[in-house]
Amino acid sequence: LAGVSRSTVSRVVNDYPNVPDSTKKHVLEVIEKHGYVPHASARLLAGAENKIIGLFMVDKKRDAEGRKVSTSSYFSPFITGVIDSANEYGFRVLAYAVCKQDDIENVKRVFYDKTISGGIFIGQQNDKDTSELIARGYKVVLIDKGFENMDKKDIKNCIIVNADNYNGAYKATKYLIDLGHRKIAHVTGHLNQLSTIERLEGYKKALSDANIELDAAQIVRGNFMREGGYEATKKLLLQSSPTAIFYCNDSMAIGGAQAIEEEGYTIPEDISIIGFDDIELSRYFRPPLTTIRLPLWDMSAIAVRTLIAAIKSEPDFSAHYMVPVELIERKSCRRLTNIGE
Amino acid sequence: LAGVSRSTVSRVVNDYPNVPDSTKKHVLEVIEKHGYVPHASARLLAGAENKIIGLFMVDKKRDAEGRKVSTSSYFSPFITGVIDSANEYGFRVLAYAVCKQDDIENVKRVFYDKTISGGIFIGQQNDKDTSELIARGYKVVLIDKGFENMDKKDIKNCIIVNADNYNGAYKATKYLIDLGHRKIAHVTGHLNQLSTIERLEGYKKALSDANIELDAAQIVRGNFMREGGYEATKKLLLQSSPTAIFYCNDSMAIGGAQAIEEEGYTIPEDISIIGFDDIELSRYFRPPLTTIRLPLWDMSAIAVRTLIAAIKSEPDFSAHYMVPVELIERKSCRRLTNIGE
DNA sequence: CTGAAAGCGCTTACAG
DNA sequence: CTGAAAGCGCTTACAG
Repeated sequence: LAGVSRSTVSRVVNDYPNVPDSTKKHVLEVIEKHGYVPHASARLLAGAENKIIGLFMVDKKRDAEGRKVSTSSYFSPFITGVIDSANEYGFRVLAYAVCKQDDIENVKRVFYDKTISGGIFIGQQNDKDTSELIARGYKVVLIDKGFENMDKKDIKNCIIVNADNYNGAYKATKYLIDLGHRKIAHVTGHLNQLSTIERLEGYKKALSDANIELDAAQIVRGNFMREGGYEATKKLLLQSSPTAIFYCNDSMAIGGAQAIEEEGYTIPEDISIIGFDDIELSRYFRPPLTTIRLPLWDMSAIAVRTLIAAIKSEPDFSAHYMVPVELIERKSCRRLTNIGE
Repeated sequence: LAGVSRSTVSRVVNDYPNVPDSTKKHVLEVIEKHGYVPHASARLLAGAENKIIGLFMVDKKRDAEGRKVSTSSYFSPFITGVIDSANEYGFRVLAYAVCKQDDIENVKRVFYDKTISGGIFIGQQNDKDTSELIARGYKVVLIDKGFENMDKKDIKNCIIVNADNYNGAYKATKYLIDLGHRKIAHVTGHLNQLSTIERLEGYKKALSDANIELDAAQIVRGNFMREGGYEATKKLLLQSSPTAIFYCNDSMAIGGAQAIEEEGYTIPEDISIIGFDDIELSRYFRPPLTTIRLPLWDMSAIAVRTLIAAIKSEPDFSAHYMVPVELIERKSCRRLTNIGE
């Protein structure tokens, strides 16, 4: 009541139409003068819309000291992307790194106590937890999440944003084939993750389209991590002699490169390698890593936009996006000439 | 009022002492059964303590498409560190990436409208903005922030966490000297940033301690970015012939490495290089970059702990931390033998 | 166009 | 130990 009225102030602050410009201006001046800022909690409690979304990076791994560290390189562009987009819509973002089961309880609480009005999950999350959230009607978007293990009902009630892993893997493998390679190995990610399966399928399809027979000895399990790529490559080199290796992600390609060099081969002269994701490191790796770029930034923008739309209009907000993917040609693959082969 | 009383519930939820175990247990059961979760805003409004802190990454740069991208590699470990620590104290973190002036207005609003009860700033922020926040009594921690330009009053009312840049630079330079180098160049960061100045001073001191005369031609200005390191190195190589270069950060060292190789030199045979920060890339760079590790994770833990302590006990919370720094020896420096020199 | 009133869902002294 | 009451600072129909 700093001059004029009271609920009028509310109308001004919320920019309602039925306020004449004169009073509006006056109120605004008084507000400015006194440095008045409405109390966020009070607004929320009284029914204003909650403009906070959650960003949950789930990563079960930790480094030796128990720090949540591996999270960084892959998630990083996604994080800033989400924050950036959300801010543009006037939304704030509450960030969480979830590692242990305890963390996920905190995540749920943030939904339940209405601190946030929706959330984005990236990483390998537990189905049961997100499923509970979805079942309760919370707005949830899942990044790089498969459907096969999901409840039908859940799929219909959440937003899913995926990269086009299948075509990316196809492109990568095709690229190697076009370069003249025939003995093309593949190191997979975690077999329980959608992207792993899709990338494996794309690889197989490219091979079969080129009439190259699939050789089980050329496929080795990895785990998305540097060490996994290293181990898998050591194993691979023992049981077969590929001229090219397609890794399910860049981290493993980089780990694999070390194994390749330790075995006395050079890249790309002896063995060509190609990754997936295009993490920052790949550009600066020696040799610079040819890879498939994951448009994490675009994915973050889509996730945020769709989530906010869902928050604003209650019913029926399910959606499924497939974001296209791009081959980034660098220096880790070479053309096979007949002389060499 | 789901069975027993009402304000008793509040007492149970908030774990007050004056509740007998029997009623407590009963209430808890009912809560569990009905899946009751207190509304966060209502609690806040009614006076509960606000357990949200802000994390503000300020970075004025953007990439070609206007994305806030450069933020990632340096901040990344700090971000997860802050989230992690905060969660451990039962705090939530609201993350912001601030680039444009508009963003900083949003940041201020988050303080004013009491969404958060304190905030951590990392990056090159505008003094005026943080100063305003500090003057109004908000709890603020500043990372890698100098005092010289700051208001005395501000310094006394905020928390500052710095790395020991001076000794780090001293160690780096000393290391080069011990390796037999005498012509040691230095590429600086932004001259208006504390870390730049301190690192420059450490460099100078190590030189003078070793009775090596300072050569102005050996010092070139950079800007903390890859391209800056590249440009600075080109310039440097034109005007002098160092056997070693100490870069004010890793990004510039990596940019500089490219320039060095383009000029026909190899690292470390012809020129040794050493960086500062130990970003993730440095380990995987070829040759692996010798550098000074910035304990960002420790710094984040200190920042969070101190901030939360400040939030819990109002008065007089100013503090200044200097976190020690460590030399990470890798393969980008070589010992100078008399033959070569 | 603009007040007065009720109410959002809690917490916190205050009595009992 | 535990109710009843007031109040946190807003917004939103409801009258005028």
